[in-house]
Amino acid sequence: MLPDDALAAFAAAIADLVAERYPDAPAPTVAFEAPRRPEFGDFATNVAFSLAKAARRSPNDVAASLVADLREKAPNVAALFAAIDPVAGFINVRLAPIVWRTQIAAILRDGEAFGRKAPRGERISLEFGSANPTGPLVVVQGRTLSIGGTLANALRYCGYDVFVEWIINDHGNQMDTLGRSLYARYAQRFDPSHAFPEDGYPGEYLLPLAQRLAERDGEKWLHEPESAWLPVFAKFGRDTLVAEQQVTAQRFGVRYDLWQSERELHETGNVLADIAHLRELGHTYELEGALFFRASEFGDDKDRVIIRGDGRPTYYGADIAYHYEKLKRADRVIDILGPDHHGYINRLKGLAEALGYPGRLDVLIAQQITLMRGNEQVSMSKRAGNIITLDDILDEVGVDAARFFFVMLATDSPLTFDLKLAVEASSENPVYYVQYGHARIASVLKNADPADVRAARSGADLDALGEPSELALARRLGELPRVVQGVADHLAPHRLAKYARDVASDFHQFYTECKILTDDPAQRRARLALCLAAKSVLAQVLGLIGVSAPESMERDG
RNA sequence: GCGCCCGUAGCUCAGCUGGAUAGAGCGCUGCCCUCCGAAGGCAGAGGUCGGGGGUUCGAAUCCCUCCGGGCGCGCCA
Repeated sequence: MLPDDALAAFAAAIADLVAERYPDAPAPTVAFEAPRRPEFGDFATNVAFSLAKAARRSPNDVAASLVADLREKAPNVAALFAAIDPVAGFINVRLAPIVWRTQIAAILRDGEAFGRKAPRGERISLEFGSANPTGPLVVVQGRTLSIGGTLANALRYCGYDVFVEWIINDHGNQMDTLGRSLYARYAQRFDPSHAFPEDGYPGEYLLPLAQRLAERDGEKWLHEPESAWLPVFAKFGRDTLVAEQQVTAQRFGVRYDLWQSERELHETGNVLADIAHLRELGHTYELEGALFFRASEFGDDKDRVIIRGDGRPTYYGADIAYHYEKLKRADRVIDILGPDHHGYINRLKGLAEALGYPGRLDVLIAQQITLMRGNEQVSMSKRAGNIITLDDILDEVGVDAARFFFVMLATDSPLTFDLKLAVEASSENPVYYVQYGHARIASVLKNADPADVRAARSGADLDALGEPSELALARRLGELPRVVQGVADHLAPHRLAKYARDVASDFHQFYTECKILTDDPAQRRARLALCLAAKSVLAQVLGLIGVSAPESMERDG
């Protein structure tokens, strides 16, 4: 019997006993949690606390009598546990080793599919990364890509039908600014004194684009009016930069189902149509020639303009269209935005409510990042033009370290990213700690007799498992499905990074305390089986985070 | 001024929607390779969970208030 089933049986038995002994008390929920301290057992439940009042007895008395009853009236359930102790009102339980062996067998049997849920028919639209197509991706997008990519993987693991998308903000003034900036770089190739626009994008990344245009079209545009070259340069810049962003996102290991162009939403008439829908619902009004959305009635600070006095929709107007489209086609919509979008949480949630989909939209804000190199802060000033791109970071520390560091902290928490630390192959680096665990197992398996490994893989003889560090590791491995579900429920992907370190830690402890390749064949195979299970879970977790699980580590640091 | 987020060990951070003596990594002090990878393990020191009230059997967690830090408050995108 699997641990979860054993706990469920325990909970059911307790519920029966409560109904019998305290018929007047409301039916309690018997929940288990892993206690902080290992000596309190594998799991603990606090049912006795909630019963104490109705029973007019101390929680400890209630717990003690429930345990006594359980032993007497449900001996088959009690037999699944090595210990059931009422302590200070809690009921602490320790599962019998046989149950943990069943857990290991299940992990070996299911492999990659371990804990993975069947499709539950719920569609989730997940948007993140979305940047202006006016430059390369930078650190901020690195964090949202890491968080979003991991969350998408976790949600899929839990059986959700996830649709990952990106909105390209390719509409509005900034496209003209991009076009003029690019044109200036182009013109400067022929006349270095050509003025650069004051509000232009000064980054060097436009130089190669200007070169390509000069090679393609020669001097042709120097003699044309702005009305002729602006659309050409804006489109070329936009298309090229978006393509580069897509390459970077792919390099980072994030796959998108849709790159939605904002301009397209305007051109197809969706924006105006969806704004009209909002108007029909009565959530708008006209003032001084502009159309306002009654956002303040839905939790926002104030009402927002969605169509300007001159008839053009605002950015927020386009957002209405985009989110309405998403809400119509998905059961749930999640946006992951950058740190300068706090004001958007209420605005977007209010929008969802106004459109008739209250509570169907979640907004996550990925907090700010400070880049360090050792003790020195790395400047990321966009105005100065000396931007550090996401590609620069990937060149310096690699995809694995970047993905892990960016997702390691709670999304809400500001992040300091030390480039020097991330690239250091040292014990300070959590990425290596986890990967080393995987590589260490691979190394043991390489040293083992292949026949033993084959036998271990079948999960047939696990009876030799019983040491505390073996059972602790088994328990940890069994947590995977619960952990991923927690990530999905709380939209908290950083828990996976924490779990990866916990698994590695429990493995390293086991490795230190138990020799795997012993002379006793039964023990050897049992421990190899545990290694195989640990390797599988580690690979799975690292995969969810988007980090590779290496068979060996290079020893150069 | 209003709104959102944050404040936990010297540093960086967890704390699983209210549970037991508040945890981990780094740094510091010591120990552990005749053995499968020491990029590892063990032990120790280090805390008024920003302050103060409240809710209850029980609060780092929920509510109020104050202090401190970050971000946002365009008919820009």
